[in-house]
Amino acid sequence: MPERSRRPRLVLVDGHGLAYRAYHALPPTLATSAGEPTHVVFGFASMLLEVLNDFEPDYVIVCFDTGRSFRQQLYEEYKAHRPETPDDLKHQLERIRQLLDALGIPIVTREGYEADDLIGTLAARATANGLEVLIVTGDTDLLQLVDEDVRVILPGRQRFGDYRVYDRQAVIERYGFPPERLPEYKALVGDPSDNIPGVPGIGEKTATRLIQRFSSLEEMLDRIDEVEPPRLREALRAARETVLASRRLATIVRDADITLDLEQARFGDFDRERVLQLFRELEFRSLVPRLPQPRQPVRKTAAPASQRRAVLTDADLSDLVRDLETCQAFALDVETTALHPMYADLVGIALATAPDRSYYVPLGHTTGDTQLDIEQVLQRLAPFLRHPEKQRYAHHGKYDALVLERAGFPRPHIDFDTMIAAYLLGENAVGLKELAFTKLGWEMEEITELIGRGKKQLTMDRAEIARVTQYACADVEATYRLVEVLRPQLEAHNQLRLFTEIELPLIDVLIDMEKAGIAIDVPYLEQLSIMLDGQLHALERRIYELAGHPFNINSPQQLSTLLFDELGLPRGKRTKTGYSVSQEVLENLRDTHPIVEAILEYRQLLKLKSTYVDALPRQVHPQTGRVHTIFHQTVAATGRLSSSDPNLQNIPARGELGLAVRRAFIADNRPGYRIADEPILLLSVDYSQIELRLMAHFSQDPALLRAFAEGKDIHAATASEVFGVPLDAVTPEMRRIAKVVNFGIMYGMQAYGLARDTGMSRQDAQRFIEAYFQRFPGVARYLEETRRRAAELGYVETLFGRRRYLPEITSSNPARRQAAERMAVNMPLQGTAADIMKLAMIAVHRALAERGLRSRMLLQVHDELVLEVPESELATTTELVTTRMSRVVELSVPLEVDAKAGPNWADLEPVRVKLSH
DNA sequence: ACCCGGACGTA
DNA sequence: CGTACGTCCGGGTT
Repeated sequence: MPERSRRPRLVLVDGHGLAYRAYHALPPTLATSAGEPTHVVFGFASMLLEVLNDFEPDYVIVCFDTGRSFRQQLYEEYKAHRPETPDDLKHQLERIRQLLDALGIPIVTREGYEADDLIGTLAARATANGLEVLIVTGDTDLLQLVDEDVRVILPGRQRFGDYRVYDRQAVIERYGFPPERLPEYKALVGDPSDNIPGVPGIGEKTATRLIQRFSSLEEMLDRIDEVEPPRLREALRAARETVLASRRLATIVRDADITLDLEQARFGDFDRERVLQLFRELEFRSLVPRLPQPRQPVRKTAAPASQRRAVLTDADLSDLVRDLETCQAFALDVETTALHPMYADLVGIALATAPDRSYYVPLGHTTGDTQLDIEQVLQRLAPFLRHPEKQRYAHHGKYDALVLERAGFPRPHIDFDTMIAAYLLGENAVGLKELAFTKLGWEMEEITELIGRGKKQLTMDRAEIARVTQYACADVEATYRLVEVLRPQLEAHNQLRLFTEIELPLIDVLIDMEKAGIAIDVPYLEQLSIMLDGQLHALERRIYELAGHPFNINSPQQLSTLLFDELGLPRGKRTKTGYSVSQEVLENLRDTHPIVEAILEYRQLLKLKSTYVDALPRQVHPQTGRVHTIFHQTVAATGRLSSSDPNLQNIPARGELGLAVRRAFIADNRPGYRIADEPILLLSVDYSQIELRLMAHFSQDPALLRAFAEGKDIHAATASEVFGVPLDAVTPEMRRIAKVVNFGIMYGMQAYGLARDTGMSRQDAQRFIEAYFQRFPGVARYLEETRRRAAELGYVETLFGRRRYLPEITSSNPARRQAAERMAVNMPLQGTAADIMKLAMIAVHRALAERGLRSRMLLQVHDELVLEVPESELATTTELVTTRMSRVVELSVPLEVDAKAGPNWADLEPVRVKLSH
């Protein structure tokens, strides 16, 4: 659309104002992987880029404050109580200056003036020269500058990146009076942050009323007898001089001693590469597409001058094979039709035999070009996929390997996975495109540029081969290069063993588990669904009856209106959007109205039904007849696995109904599906108290070590210690409390939480925790030492060197610092348990294969392994799994495991095995 | 068609 | 105001 001719436009940015606002408005969670805080720079940059894009200014200037301004000379107390700029903000202000420099935007400061005054002056000069002015700030004081030619842009209240533009009308709507009267308003109300006193008894409402009533402050003071109510008159009279002085302080200067240099302020051809370099250092990949387009279009490219070929003929294929024969390492990647590897069809294979030499082998494109026969490709490529003298690189190789295997290829062995490497290094974003940007400086084509998005998104097989070749080749080239960058970083972090002895070998184990899937009893779940339907309908009718009318029980909003407005029940906690109707709140309202009980039951039932009973049957794979979860290796901050599509790590385990759902997971005895021609059982083996045992090991606390060495019931033993009674005098109630404490300690729980969970008073809870630490002084020391180390290093680590970075561990905000401390205390325990389980899985996998057993692992639920086992192998497999699990590492305490077996996941009986310790 | 908060399932 | 996850739903926005 052709741009209508318009007046030249100047954007003036209040540098400090915007940065301060970002500092306070944004959660200080954003940091680079190295721990450099960046949330202020990010907020500043995203707002600036947004404005540059939306308003396409011809000129841009940023103003900053200098030390003291004339206001301090006028009034000693001005901004007197403002604390020193915190260090993390100072550092980010420097980063902002670097950004502005790279963008070619001049910074204006002047001794004796605040940024406000410089902006006021520049705005006045600019409008006098016929320019249109936009002021970007985080400070509402600037709104007084709004007039016919000047608008002010403030960050949104909800999202910082959004903004609101104030013209004259918008100011009047917000305040009830025009912009030029804002200094009077501020003089009346006062401003604690500037230490401007204001008039006692005058708040926002009264000030607005007075300003509307009188045309100026002078008039107000002249006709002070008309001020209502009378008691205000006295206050106003007494504050007369202060108010007039305050107005002077609050009025922005428009004739400071500076000139407007428009030539210097012209915005346009900045050094894009410098900005990108800075964004890379700050890990701001999401801002890259929002950089204003320079005059000449940028070529989105990966490696400079690389050779990329589509493999379409026998001759092409022979060239590729020749290359594969001579190279020592190659990167591989597959293009497919879906994100779930069990549902993805192979569309093509990309291979890079060198960082600047890549091939794309199309196999399943529906578009016109010739494609080679898959059988032929398979024959020629197969020898390289597991070749012991070749190194195979991939980004998320688990996915590629499973897709290739399902397509008939030998499963490739992955020798380096860039996604896992980046995860171990603590990168915030482990996607290939993100890494290519932050580690290599490559701007890569997004998948949506190739196949579009939303409703009109193509599947990969419908995209043009030539374009997919460019896209896929860029990916493998990036992968190849990333290996060269990431490997030395893993070495520098001492994480090469963690990588090659735990994470990489685990890939094959997880592929086997994902591929195996687990059987569920679909007819049983369908029956259960019908039964729950009846119960839900009955509950629904009862709830509507008690409410007096139908409403949406699932809507927290509607429920809140009903409970608190219509039924008048006592309100509890607040949420951002209203009053909480959480389980916790409702539990407390149980006795006030019968509807509460019914709602709680309804919620639980619906959740179970929709998430499990109804959803699971839909996820049975049409070919295998089982459900296949995806195990994610690079998601959890502690090193645990996670599971999705469906999540099989949160199948209900408690309550009658929970167990009913769990009962649907069955040992697969269907003919044609069973793994052996005999009855099949599920075997579940889990670690007993592994995290508490690790606590004993790490802390070397004598009492805790002794309790585990003697094989005691740990919660009862804890109760006996802390309550000071013999073991056989511990009551169930004492044990229950000790159990809450044992878990709470590992999560950094405080008295408040203990009191809430046990029902004891805050004081009792406090005393109890103190007693605990007195009885287990090693634990107290260990927790303290962990926090100290975390603060010193900026990260914590597991027994095997897995790290978690905690940039907020030194935050000056106590709540945020304490949150980081709780993570610091928990991660080494949870993470080491995860490491141990992963090692055990690798050992079990290997042992089952070596012994030629048909038993196989199906699920991992953090401290539990679920296997399917032919009945005749039960004793052998149980013995094998339990010994591998308990002996995978040598700790100061024994690692005990429990084994149970049965026809389904709910009805399991202990399996007795002889364990030779 | 997407994103978010609130709620709730697991270890 | 104890840790770590994923999924459902409603309700807001594109």
